[in-house]
Amino acid sequence: MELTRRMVKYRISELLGEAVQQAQEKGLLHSATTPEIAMERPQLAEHGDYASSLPLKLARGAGTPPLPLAEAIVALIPPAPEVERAWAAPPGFINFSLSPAWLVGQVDAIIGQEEDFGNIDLGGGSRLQIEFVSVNPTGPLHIGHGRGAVLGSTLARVLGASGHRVVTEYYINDAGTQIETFHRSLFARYQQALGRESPVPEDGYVGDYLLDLGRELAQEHGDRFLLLPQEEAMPELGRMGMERMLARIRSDLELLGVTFARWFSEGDLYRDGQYQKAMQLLRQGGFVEEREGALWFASTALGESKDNVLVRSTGAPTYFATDIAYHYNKFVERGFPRVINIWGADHQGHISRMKTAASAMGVDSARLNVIISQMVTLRRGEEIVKISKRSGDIITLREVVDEVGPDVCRFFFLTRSPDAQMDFDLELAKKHSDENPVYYIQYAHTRMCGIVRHAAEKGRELEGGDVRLLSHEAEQALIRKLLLLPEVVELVTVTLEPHHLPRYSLELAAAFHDFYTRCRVVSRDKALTDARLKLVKASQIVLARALTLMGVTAPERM
RNA sequence: GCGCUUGUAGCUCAGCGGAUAGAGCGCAGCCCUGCGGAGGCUGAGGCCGUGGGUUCAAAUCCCGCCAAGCGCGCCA
Repeated sequence: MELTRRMVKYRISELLGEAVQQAQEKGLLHSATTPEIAMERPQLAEHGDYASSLPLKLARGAGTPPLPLAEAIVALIPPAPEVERAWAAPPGFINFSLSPAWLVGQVDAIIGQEEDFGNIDLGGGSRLQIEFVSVNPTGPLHIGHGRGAVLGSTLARVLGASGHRVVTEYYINDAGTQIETFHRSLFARYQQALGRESPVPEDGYVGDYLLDLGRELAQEHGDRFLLLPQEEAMPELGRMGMERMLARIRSDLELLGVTFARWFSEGDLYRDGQYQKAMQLLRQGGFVEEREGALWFASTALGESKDNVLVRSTGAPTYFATDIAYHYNKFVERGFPRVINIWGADHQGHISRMKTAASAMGVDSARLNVIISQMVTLRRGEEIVKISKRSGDIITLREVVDEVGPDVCRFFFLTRSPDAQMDFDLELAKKHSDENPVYYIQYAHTRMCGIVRHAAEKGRELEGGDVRLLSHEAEQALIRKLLLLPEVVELVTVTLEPHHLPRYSLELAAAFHDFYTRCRVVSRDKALTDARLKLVKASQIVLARALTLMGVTAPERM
């Protein structure tokens, strides 16, 4: 089992490594010039399944032209059951093709592994925290937040598949000035609902959702809060309002298939004294300076372009200071060896100073990965829809999800790489929703299930098929695609870019549709039927896994 | 002004050092007396923003320029 879980890619590069070592022993290559042996996937089928350009890189140092060098190395490659043939190709590539017998055997291996297929062990069971969304609970989520949410939840699933113990977390900013602004705005709306003249503050939140929330609270609690002193009433009402905002955020996210292992409250940083400990740590390192009545993080000394305020002259800590405390909590208190944050594009300037702060606390900044999820501009055809929380005309994430559905929404976000800005055209999303690639992929899955159902009706079972009968070109091409899932999991883990997953799913679906049109599964040939049913089953396992990793449903019927 | 990100087919986007640059949509055709046609096949369509450089090899790396987005608060 362990052997089949190892990617062929590494098996082949191992074989090549052995050949290179032999070449060195025979004096064909200098031992000093041993490079890393990377395998590539050639674009053209005639170049095999895997290829290496090693001879091209070694030629100069070896004093031999690349092609003869490639030929010499090929001659030293030990035979292996996985490899059908290894050959040199101009200008100096070494190509490998997989053995059909071995390939076909993988169908049984996949069925044996079931939904464990695709799992790899890059993480070695190490703990990893991934924090995302973390929107202030002062308003509903919009489309841009949805992108971060989908990105984070998919990454969490993939990192879990690659052998990490992943903890997903939402950081709740429930202290600070924006929260006060929220309190004041809500209190005004509450008063208005009770017929009082009370304008929303200049810098307040004017969205309709607060109007509704104010009305809701007024209905439930009457004028109770008007009878209290305002400095008592406002925070209490505010707290209730915020709880409702959070509940709403939570349910919006659930609608998109996004859940969190932990909701971490900013307030806990103060209650547990972690804020103080973090600041103490910075002070000990000599990174804190008092100037103009405020406390500054002296980051210029650490290569930053400017210093940043930690504690205002009013005595109130800045967002930056609490974020430092939060990261102190992640790295020092909870001891996560690695932390991933997904931030919106507007936080991009915050990355380098946060990393600097981590180093100042003695945490290797390489342990902190920050992914920026770029802007999403929402539009209806030509019209650009503003998504500012303060202006009234927000289209919420929930509205978008209701309109296009969670699967389309997730897939749409996942197809783009995180650092590319994107347009979300509602009109287009709706218009093309039934020609959407998601449906193409899901349809492939229902086809697989349909065939298995059909076979069952005819009394055929999945037992006992002989995979050696799978000799058709389309069958082997499909198996090749199936075997790529672990490589994709690896790629997403290394790059932290989930967009390779939808690409792969699309290719897999295409390979299956092609197989379907060219190879009749359920036929009078019972032996072939059984063998092909196995391939269908293996395909279904792999495609379902790919869809699950993306958080997209794998329907049996559509 | 400085920093980060982006510029690839009509549109939305992959590819980010390797052998003839890809997909979906759109467009022009073709394919069912069998497992769901939400499918398959064929075709048209690209000086990979631009000018230099590095390399055996550049859409991919480096530098300049042009264009777009986002940052550069004792906001978060």
